[in-house]
Order: sequence, then C-alpha cells, then structure tokens
Amino acid sequence: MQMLKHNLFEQRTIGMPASCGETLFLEGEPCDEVFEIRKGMARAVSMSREGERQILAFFFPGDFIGLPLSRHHRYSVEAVTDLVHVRHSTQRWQESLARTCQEDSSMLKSVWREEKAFIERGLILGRVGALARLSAFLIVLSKHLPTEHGLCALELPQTDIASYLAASPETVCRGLKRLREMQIIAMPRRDRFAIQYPARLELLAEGILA
Amino acid sequence: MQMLKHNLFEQRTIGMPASCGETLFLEGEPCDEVFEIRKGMARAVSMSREGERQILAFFFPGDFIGLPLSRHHRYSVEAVTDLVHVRHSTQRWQESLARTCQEDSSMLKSVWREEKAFIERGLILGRVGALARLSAFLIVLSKHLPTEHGLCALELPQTDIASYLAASPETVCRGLKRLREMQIIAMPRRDRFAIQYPARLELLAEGILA
DNA sequence: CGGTGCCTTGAGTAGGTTCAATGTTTGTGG
DNA sequence: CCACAAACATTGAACCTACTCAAGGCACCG
Repeated sequence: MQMLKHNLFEQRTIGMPASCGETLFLEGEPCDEVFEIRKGMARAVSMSREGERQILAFFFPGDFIGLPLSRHHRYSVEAVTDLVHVRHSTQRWQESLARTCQEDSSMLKSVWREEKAFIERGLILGRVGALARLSAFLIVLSKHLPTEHGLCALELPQTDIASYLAASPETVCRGLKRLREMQIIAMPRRDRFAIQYPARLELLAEGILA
Repeated sequence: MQMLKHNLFEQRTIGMPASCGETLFLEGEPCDEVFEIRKGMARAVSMSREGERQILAFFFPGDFIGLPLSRHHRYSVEAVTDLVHVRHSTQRWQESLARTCQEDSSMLKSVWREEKAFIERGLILGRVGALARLSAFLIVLSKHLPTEHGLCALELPQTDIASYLAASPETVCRGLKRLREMQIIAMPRRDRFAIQYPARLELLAEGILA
C-alpha cells in the first residue's frame, strides 16, 4: 500500500467539524481552499438571480470539492448533515497534483469525482417520470450512505431531494409513498430507508416498470 | 502573449476532419487520447441499457474532451456538424498538465470547461417549464456558435435539442414557434436564428415572463 | 404545552407527452 | 433535371402526469 505516499491529502490532517446547514464556501468566492469531506454529506447549491435555489450535487466522504479549476467557485457548498471536513491550501493541492499526475492519476480521480457528481444529476434529470428520477436517485444514494442493520441513514430533508430532482416536495413525498406501497423500499422512520428489491428499483429507474 | 508557450495543445498540430454523425470515441473505451475541438460542434451521448439515448453536453471550438480523469470514457462523443479536431496523446497531455499547473492554470481551465458543460445542463434541466429551458439553452448556444450577418448557424437537429433538454421534439418545435411569434427570436431558415430581444429571452429563461 | 418546520394528503388545473397525420427539406439515382 | 425516398419538422387532439394551492398531521424544541 503506497496510496498514502501519493496523495498528501488522504490522511494526516485533522478534520474540522461543521454543523448541519453551515456554509463551507460561497459561489463567487475565490478558490483559496480545497475541501475534503471526511464524514457526513454536503450539497452544492446554485442561486439564480431571482433567488431560485437549485441543488446541483451531493458530496460524500472521500470527495474533494471546490477544486481550483477556475478562479472563483461556481457554486456554494453547505453541510447537509453535521460533517467533518478538511481544508487544504489550493496551492499545495496544485503542487501535489503536478507531482503525482505523471506517475498515477489518483488526484485526477478526485477531479473526476467532482465532475461525476454533476454528470450524475444530468443523467437523472434526463429521465422521464418523477418516479424514475426518484428511483435513480435512491440507487445512487444507497451507494454512498453509511448503512447499519441494513438501513441507510437518510438525513436529508425531502425538500432537498425535491430541489435536486427538479420536482416539487409533494411529488417526492408521493413517490416515496408509492415505493413503500410497492414494497420496493422500506422506511421504518422518516430518516431511514432500505432497498428491498434493487432489481425492481432499477427497472423503475429505467422507466420500464410502471 | 505567452499563452502559446504554456499550453502545448493550443496550436501547432494539424486538425483532422470528421463528418457529421461520426463517432469520435465511445463510452467505455480507454482514455488514450484527448480530443480538442477546433471547428464545428460535438455532442456527448450516454446510452442507458435499454437504448435510451441522452445528450449530456455540447462541445465547441476550444474545448478539450475525453480528459483522462478516469480510465475509461464515461460518455461517447459524436460530431454534430462536420468538424475539425485534434487528437492528443493522453500521456503528453498529462505531462503538460504537470508542467504547467504550478505556474498557471490554463490546463486546469480546460478541465473546468468540460465540467462546466455538464453543470450547465443540470442548471438548465432544473428550470421549470419547457420554454424556460429552451430559452436558457438558446442563450448558452448563442455564446458559442459562429455568427454571420447577425445570424447564428444552428446546424443542430431539433431532436438533439429535445434530447438535451429532456423534452419531446414536438415541445421544442412549439417552443421555437412561440419564441418566433413573440418576436424574441428570428428564424429566417430552419438552421439560422438570431436573438432579437436578449433581455426578454433572459426573463423567459428565468421563468419570470409567461 | 404551544410553536415551528417538515411531511402528508386531497382536489383541481396547466402544461407536456403521445399518437397520428401532413408538410418540408435534402440527397440519391434514373 | 426530375422523381422519389428518407429524415426531419410541424400541427392538432386526447390524455395524463406533476404542479399548485390548501388543509391537516407529526415531531422536535423551547
């Protein structure tokens, strides 16, 4: 295991806490720091001039965000849950990128993960039908969320899901209800869920099942 | 002007032609080459298992695509119009990135442009109302397309627009008609358009105007 | 115990999809 | 040069989904 050597940013530094709702950085601010999520969940938010809020992506432990690809941040990032994160100096990140990107591509991968998060939403929003979008989202979520006793912790207001899916909160609520009734997911509590029939959920996500 | 020195990829190499409809690379292929668009227009396409086709992004002259952020391409790229492009070795691209990314961020910018293309679609798909999405798309397009006599060359089938906007072709057609009737855009031919009232188009895009 | 924020449910409506038919443009071969 | 085919664009009508509006329920917090 030489992973540690390659990437300065993986370990070593001490995580800082941020509490639910806190803003890590704002759209338009200069890219001085790279943020690494260690624990919890964050959201990328974009605001149109008239205050229309859109959630562009969610980020999970291991993700690096606010990469200095442009001079200023193109989106704000807020903590969805309480989280632990690390701030790295942009300059050191860039140096480390220069150093490692000839040998391996571990740091380019972190660039990729940021990009992937945005592509993912595009793919989800491109689907027809609110149930298909919701299903696709749950599948993605379940791969990132910590699981215990077979239950995913869904510490995410439905309003956020709605904003991410470009749907109304009511539609999200009804969609979840529908999935429960179809026994495809279980939700013993509002903030816990389990996928009971992954195959059927996939079918829904692909728009095959009604 | 020291731009040329920084980035190996900007000039010098000879462009190769590709004709309308041609595939530059396929989803799943290894990232051996980086593609630079010199002239024309390309589209990123993703296929779901059942053959559901989605257009994820459009690319324009100056864009670098197929960046080696992951081992395999996450989307296919096809020529929308006849185009001229350059293929760079991934290895040399990476070396050049390592060399330049300490001094300036010109190459990181090209990473950013790829990412931006995906974010852009997310922002557009997040809007409510087909007219708003279409308007937002036209605004973006008009900034990229070559203009002559005040007319943008829209060498883009409406079906592609529909796929990009996650709408049916009929809706796109009716939307364009509506914009023409409102005198916000002019379309003397099917493949030419001009924005007559940018301000009103923006309002539509923001969902303010009906 | 009352408040506040979020979730849930219902009813009515508007907007977009689908289906189907027609029109237009482009390219091809006679 | 014309005729025909294929692909794309346009239009209308019926249907249906998801949104809006509005009211009530639940849970957490002081």
